[in-house]
Amino acid sequence: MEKEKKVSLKDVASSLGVSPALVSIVLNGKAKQYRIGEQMAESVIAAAKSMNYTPNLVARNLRGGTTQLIGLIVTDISNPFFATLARIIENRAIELNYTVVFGSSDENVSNTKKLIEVLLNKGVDGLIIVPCDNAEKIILELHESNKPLVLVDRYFQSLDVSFSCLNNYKATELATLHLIEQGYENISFIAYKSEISNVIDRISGYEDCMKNSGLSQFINVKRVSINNPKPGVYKALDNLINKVKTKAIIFSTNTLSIDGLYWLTEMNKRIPDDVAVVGFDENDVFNLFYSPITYIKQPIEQIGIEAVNILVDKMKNGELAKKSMVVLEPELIIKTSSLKV
Amino acid sequence: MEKEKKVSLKDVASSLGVSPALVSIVLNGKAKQYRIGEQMAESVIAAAKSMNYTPNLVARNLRGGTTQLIGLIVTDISNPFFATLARIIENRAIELNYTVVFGSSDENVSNTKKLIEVLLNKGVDGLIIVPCDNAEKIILELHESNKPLVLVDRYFQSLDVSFSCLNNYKATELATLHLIEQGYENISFIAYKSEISNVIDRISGYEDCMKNSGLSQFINVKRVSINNPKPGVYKALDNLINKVKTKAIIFSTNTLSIDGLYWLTEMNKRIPDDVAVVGFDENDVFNLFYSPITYIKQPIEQIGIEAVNILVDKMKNGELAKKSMVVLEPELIIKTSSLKV
DNA sequence: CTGAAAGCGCTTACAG
DNA sequence: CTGAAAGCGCTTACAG
Repeated sequence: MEKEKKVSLKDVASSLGVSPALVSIVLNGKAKQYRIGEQMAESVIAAAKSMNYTPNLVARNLRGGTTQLIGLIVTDISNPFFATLARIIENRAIELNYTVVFGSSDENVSNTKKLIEVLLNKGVDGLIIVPCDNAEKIILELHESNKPLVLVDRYFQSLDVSFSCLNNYKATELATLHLIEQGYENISFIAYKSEISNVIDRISGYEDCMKNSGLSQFINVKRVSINNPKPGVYKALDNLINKVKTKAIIFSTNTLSIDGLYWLTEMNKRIPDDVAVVGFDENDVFNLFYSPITYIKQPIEQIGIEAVNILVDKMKNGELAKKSMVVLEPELIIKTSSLKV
Repeated sequence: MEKEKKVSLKDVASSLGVSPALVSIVLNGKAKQYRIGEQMAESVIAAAKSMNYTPNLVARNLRGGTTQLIGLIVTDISNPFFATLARIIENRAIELNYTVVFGSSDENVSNTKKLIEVLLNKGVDGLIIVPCDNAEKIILELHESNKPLVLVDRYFQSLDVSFSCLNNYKATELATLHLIEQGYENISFIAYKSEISNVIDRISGYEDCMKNSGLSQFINVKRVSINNPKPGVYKALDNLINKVKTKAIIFSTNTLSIDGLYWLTEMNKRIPDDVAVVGFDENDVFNLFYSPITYIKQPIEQIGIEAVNILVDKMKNGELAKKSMVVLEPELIIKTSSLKV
């Protein structure tokens, strides 16, 4: 069985007795521009169709420098949040005639750097990146190389790089306010040990809201490792609940929320009786928990779509200089886990 | 700010005053084969390194026909099972110097077909596909075009196409046997309306086990739409539990399990008191449910790694004819949801 | 209106 | 041992 041979431009050309250039021009819709006869144009199109011709993108890329490939770097494609984001980006990319190449950085700068190199080497036309802590330098370098680039989920204030993300400050402010309205005062917060924008903004949202509500003395932020948060969450909860006697906890990511629910379940702490809980990101676990979990919902679909839109704009129009900042609003979905008993 | 210009082979060559061919040969480790002087070889390598040369993969591909790109088609990258599988495939691919391009078919043949075309057009060296129902024809076509190809999670008995998947028959047999050992007799089964291998094998595993245990009269398989299973699951459970008075249910996929738990929760059915449950695939929901759910665990890591291994073998050694069949064993993780009360 | 040629960056068979 | 040339498939500036 032979390797299927693709028909090339040349094949189409020779079948018609014309030059490959002519065929290329017609097929790229530049017949008028080059003042090609209408009859000729039609017969070229007909021949290409009947021979089932599709252009070799590799050759086209070598010539013109475009692959219609978008590189996507998330921190972990197996994390449901990023899996969903990837799906949305994929859908939007396909609509716009692009294909997505992806990689997971595991919140690690040197992995991110390697992935960027690999993806650039594959000739991606642009990149969508969830940057990790300390990636500022390599993101800046990439940006300065003038490769179309959009950050998602997180951004760098100091860089002129476009991004699409949640209003993280608003998100935790909403959650904190809700708990305060329910009558909770001793409200604690669990976050990653990271200086990346969304972590910082989420913490600020909580802290400012506590201050503004006259609850400064109860501010308590536990920071846990981003790479292996579970032990940190366990230790933090043991301290918060058994020592500090906190009455409510806000988990600032989906992973932290799930890890927290494991500890609370294992320790037989009742929600919301022993402690009220607010989680982050939609999740079946939240809905199916014996006391359904109140959570902060991200407009993840819009976040993903906007990222692709901005990127494609840059790739097509070369408006690399323009910094687009899309900040989308959170929603608080209230269930029983955060109600006052 | 200018577009960063990559250093090319030619740049390295002219900096040394030698021909590009020489540089290419040395950098590809063929110095000895071409009897290039050792000193020369060393200086070429040093120059390439100091100039930060990386080969242009697009050009290399046009020349040699390889992109080091693996195409992955799953049914839905946002489904946690496939997200995890994708991550494993990604990791293994990177280890072997490949990058993954992906797409989601939504269990739809014509989407699958389009994706195959798109990915082939991007010049992928090989494809890993989760085939959907009725995809037999297009998979055969692809196989006959001699493109390296491996199916995962599902396969076609009738085709000579390699695959890596779970022993699905054994999986549900294990689950059924466990429930029978617990003393359950009226055991029902929920599956997709699909003729794809894993659905068929899972149903057979259950049915045969019931027959062999003298419980033929209780065999009851409910089939629900694969595209939008939730309404079907709701209807099936209403019938099974409220009419047929089934005492135990096996859900044959992760999605079906979750949808089922939603109905059981909404209807206030107690597990395992009102009905015992066995789910499919590891999941936080199962562990955090008030009565932790017994489930069938797939060796998903091995399934993914083997798929990449087989594919890379085909791509490198061109052993396209050989049909590799990797069938991996399931494990039953027993929790309280399936115990006899 | 249309064809021949150059060139994107690489590799390999060929000639010395 | 080493260089010059051809060619992968395409597109565009150039010459008629």
